[in-house]
Amino acid sequence: MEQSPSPKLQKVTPREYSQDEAARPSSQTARATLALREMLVQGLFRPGERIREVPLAAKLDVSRIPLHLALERLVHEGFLEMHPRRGFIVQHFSTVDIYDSIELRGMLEGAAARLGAERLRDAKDLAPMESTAADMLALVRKSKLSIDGFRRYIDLNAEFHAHLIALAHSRMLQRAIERACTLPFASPSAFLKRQTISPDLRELFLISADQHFQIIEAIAGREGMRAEIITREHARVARRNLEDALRSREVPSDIPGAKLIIA
Amino acid sequence: MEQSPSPKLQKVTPREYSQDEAARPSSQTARATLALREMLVQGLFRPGERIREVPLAAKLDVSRIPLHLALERLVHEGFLEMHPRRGFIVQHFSTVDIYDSIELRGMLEGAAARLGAERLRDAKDLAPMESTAADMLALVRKSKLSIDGFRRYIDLNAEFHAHLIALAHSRMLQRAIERACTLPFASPSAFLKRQTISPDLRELFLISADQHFQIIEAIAGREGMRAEIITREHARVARRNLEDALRSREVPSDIPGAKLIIA
DNA sequence: CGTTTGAGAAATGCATGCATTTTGGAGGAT
DNA sequence: ATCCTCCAAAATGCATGCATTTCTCAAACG
Repeated sequence: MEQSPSPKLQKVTPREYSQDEAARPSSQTARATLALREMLVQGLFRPGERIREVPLAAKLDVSRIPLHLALERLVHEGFLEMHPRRGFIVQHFSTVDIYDSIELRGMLEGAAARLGAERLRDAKDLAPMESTAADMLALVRKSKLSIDGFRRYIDLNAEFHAHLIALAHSRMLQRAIERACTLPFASPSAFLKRQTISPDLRELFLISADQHFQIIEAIAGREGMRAEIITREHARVARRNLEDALRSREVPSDIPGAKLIIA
Repeated sequence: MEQSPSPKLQKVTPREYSQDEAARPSSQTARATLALREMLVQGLFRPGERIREVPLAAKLDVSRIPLHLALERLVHEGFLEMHPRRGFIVQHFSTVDIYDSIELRGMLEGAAARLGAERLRDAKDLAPMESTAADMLALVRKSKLSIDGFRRYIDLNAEFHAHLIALAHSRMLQRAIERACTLPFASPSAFLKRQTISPDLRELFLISADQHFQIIEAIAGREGMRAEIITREHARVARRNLEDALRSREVPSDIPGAKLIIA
């Protein structure tokens, strides 16, 4: 049955997604959050722009309460800024901010790698990570990556990083890393969806895949410092990737959140 | 004028606070957030307990909307966990979690110190930090700290750390540090309010005050690595402080959020 | 011509009530 | 005694409407 005050039917349109729990919007708030995040990444809001809730609620076809909840969540993700009685402002980012975000992620994941080496109990705990790394290397060694191959690469990459973080056995560090990766250009999967696959980019993929194995080897050998250093350097691949994209003046659609970047 | 649906008058009771913007609750949501955070730190909720919104809203004398907003904020601060259609659960923490939190803050503040050394433009930017450090040292060298002296020490300590973070000139790192310090036992001011001031504790205060000067000196000399290492070690003072408190089986009221600690 | 003021318009904060979902336990079956 | 079934009670999600605050801009003032 429909809620009596609701004028519209079947607002929640369940879509077929892979397995992401958040991807299947079970509530108006989740729907609004997903839609808004996508709009922000796509650059449909100008940095510094004030968001008016009533028209936006009408546009997204949700009420103001779930919209407000979604906006607050996006504040915590770093997309927006909240001013107590003045509404929400779209954040802007500089290239330095992006570089710092990547460096920050490198630091945190590096710490996770070191902790992983220090706290490793059984060498067999590395098996799934090694399997993932092997799959990635095989994928990269193939001639040309198809669209599906690209998607699979991104999934495997996320999987590898999730394994790495889990090895640290630290809830607090895991939380910090998740928080640091909420912005689209800070995540390990950022700058991976570039369509222009230059030879340089292909080299970067190979280097990245090799680093995965070096990280595993260092953790297996309890070489905490080595694991940390390689992992930090591993994050730098994202930076080189971005620099390459900026140098070749790529279309902004290939750079996540490009429209939010100022100067 | 009062809102017509509201049955009670003058809900917002403005109190005299120092200067904290959030300390002067300008909205029901802010009021609820402050009250709930205090209740959580005081241990009025059991870890793992489910929070029912309706009775709690009645108890806090706010409506369910601002209460729900406050609960979501406390989720982001790390006090609570949200389950989509099942409400909020009070988080629990282990001593390892606390140690990891302190270590994490040390890492991030250490990075801020290194960046501060790398990005320092004018040596005069260190002047306010040096002044704060001098005030703290003078305070610690005095015979016995009064209650007001204690409060002042805590304020100065927060000031020093704020200066340090600002020197990094990194919005992203600043955000990460703020997020990492939201839990009461992770902040630089944690474990400072202990009433039992043992000789060991006094030594820790002196060591801490000295470290402040070493950090400043390292940044002034552009010794990024040294600044980072000392700052990491500086965070360890909080750990030693906590270990001392646990060893002497102090009353839980002196340990922030002690009631949320399990095992 | 730039600044201030004030009134109307619009936006946010939130109190309330209804629909849906979850929960907890009584009753029955195994 | 344990497990399943099902129903009532309670809890969450949110749509709506009102009060207060903020914003806008035009007219008056300096």
